[in-house]
Amino acid sequence: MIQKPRGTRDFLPDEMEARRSTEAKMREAVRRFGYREVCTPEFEDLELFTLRSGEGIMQEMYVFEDKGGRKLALRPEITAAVIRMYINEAKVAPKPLRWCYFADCFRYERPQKGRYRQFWQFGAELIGADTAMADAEVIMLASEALNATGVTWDLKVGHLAFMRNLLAGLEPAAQRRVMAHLDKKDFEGLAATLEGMGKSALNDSLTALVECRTLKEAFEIAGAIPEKDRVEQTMAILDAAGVTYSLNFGIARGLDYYTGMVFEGFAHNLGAENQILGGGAYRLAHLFGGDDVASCGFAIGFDRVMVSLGDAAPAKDTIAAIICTDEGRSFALAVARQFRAAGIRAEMDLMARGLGAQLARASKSADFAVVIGKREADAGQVTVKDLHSGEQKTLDPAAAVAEVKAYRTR
RNA sequence: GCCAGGGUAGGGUAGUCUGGUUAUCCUAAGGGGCUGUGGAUCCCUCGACCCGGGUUCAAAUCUCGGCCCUGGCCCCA
Repeated sequence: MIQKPRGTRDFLPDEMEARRSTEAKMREAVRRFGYREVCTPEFEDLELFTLRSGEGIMQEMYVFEDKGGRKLALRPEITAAVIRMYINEAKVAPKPLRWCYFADCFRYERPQKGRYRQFWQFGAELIGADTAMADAEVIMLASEALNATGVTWDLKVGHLAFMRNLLAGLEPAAQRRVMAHLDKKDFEGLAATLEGMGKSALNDSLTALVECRTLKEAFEIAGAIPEKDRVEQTMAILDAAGVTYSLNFGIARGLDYYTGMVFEGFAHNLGAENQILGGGAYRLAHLFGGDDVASCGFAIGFDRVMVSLGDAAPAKDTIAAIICTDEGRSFALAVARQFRAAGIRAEMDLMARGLGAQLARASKSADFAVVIGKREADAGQVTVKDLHSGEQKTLDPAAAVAEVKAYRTR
């Protein structure tokens, strides 16, 4: 038997309904902010991702060569592709651009809870706005999208300027190493690394910065940073918008291209892979040959949200089983068409079963049985049976449709 | 890449320690009895020891390797 590839999943109808339902909630949340969906190719030029993230990314990507000898990769994330698309297709569009996406990504990693080799991200990118309001809108948007799903989670917001200000005296490579320790809260490694650089003096202030939870403290620790007004404005807007968050200036996001505000979200009930949101302000377009446009965006780990939400069953369709004898079939087909035209899920027997067997079958899966035998067909009526209560009555087809339709709303 | 625990019909399981009958039970699925009112019952059917090597008269069982799953580490754009 052929197995599915490692780290991939099959989704049966129940699970797909739950996923689509959650997806719809997030889509609706960002739609209300004016974000419109875009779609980029499943695979891209390999360079798009190595330019952004360095050669190290190669180990974690699905890389292949096509028949023309082109080096391609399955997308490991969406942001780089969206910015590429912006440069290619929308450079002169009026700013700001508000875009969102829901797409699958591929990473060659060891699968575990909440981590798969094919996974879905729901995200948004705000391109061409470089203000506190822009930063705050993206955080609001991410917050609304996640809250709409019903998941319980924590939002942490930070800004790279504080850490960068403290580290201003270090080489870029050294900065990166220090920030990696901080992002992981690895204080022992941090102390050792700083000592190796002869910068142990920084240890206390960096540790204090990571631990501090108020803007006032952070400014005291990090000193005068040029972005002070912008940071204060951003947080004031979040407060005014009623966003629940905590400050965390240890967020480094592990990436060089983030330029300022950064944020992360963590689900309450997940294990090691509990980060369900990541985002921030960045500049990426210049890497791909475009203008140096300011952008801000986020990505939500959709699969982790689904794991966090658990197995709660989505609202089921009302199902009408159209049950008929041979004599009633022609009329039954017409009736089924009426039910479907009214938006009701109507299913007919395909197994050549008798009336009793069809009813037995319907009782397991349907809410109503619409029985059409010779008597009903001759009279132009149907017998509607509520399979939950057992009550039944004979009605005109239109009345039967109304009866079943009313069931949905009660 | 590393560590731990796993893998028996579609799903859930017993059996593995201590090798030995036709691999247990529940459920689901298909058919039959019935043929205009169901979930019952009865009968029948379908369907599994992850893959490969080794040990043995004999392997689901012991052993080695691989694959895959679950969780943790690492990493996480």
